[in-house]
Amino acid sequence: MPQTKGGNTIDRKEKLKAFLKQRGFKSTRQRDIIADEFLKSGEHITAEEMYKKVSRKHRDIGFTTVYRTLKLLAKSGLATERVFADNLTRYEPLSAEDHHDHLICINCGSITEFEDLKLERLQEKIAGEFGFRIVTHKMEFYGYCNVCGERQRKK
Amino acid sequence: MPQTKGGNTIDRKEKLKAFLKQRGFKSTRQRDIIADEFLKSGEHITAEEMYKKVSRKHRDIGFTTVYRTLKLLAKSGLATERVFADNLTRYEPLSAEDHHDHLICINCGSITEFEDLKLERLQEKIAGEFGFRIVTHKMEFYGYCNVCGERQRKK
DNA sequence: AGGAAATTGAAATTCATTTTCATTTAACGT
DNA sequence: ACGTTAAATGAAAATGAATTTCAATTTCCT
Repeated sequence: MPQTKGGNTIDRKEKLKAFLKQRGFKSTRQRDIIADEFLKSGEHITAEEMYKKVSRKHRDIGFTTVYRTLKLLAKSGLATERVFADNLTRYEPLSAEDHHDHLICINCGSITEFEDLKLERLQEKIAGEFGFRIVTHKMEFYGYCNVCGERQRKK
Repeated sequence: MPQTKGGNTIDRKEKLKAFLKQRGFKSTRQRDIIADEFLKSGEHITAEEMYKKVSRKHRDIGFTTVYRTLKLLAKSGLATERVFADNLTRYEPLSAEDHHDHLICINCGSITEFEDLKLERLQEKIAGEFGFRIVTHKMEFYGYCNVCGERQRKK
């Protein structure tokens, strides 16, 4: 049973339901299915990819609904929206505590996450020097992952 | 006389001409005008903004040419293309040595540059731990600048 | 000057994202 | 359960920045 960082899928689905109820929104079959697939699958997935995945089993669920549900998950705090250099919007399951950055391979497209406390502190320090208060940040490294770097050297 | 980091405007225009010639491209009136305006003006400007600025004095220069010239400047190494959270492509004059990051105010939209050697080293170190070789990186802080932060506290 | 090749600019196209709108569905009170 | 109301759905249309097309123009080289 894969235990994700932000609590298990059931916990998270409860969180979604609570969010919906609180805002007077409705809990629907489609949202359930999409949230489920997303929470258990999903690293850095686009709306298009998510739609393909969902619509395989559920032909009646349209792209728009998938798209809107991912936005909803982001608003409810269960997902983060990210845009990397390819300019596609991707979503990934999110837990409140965890805020990581990304290593993106420009050869194979793999996305690796990392977290570094020293980095966080240094960022705060730098911002502080400018009297700047950070709300969010974006930090991505683009280059060759360990696999593609090796391969490149051999050529 | 404003002296920019990457050499003066004339130097840079020579660099552009050399680039064009080397590639068998042509030096045109439009490219001259656009490069000129861009190099002396330009922090983080969009193609649209650049077009407005240029077309005020030169009604005959079209958006497409401005757009293409900015891309050309990027390819020739005189400009960097950047996309911030608003998803607009911006261009800024670039010198080879200087690679800085950005503080972006989510209230007033101001963009401040900074450079930090410690940060660079830490980035390399982190990437190294993953066997990752950085080619480029993207690092942006979003939050409140010193002006907007103050104002917010007063409210 | 002459001719090949690149450039220009208006308009059209692309493509992800977002909105519209008629229909369906969930939630709530009776 | 039933009706009402507001939200959700999904297909299609709209949006908007980025990019491409193409005929006309300009540059570069000999």
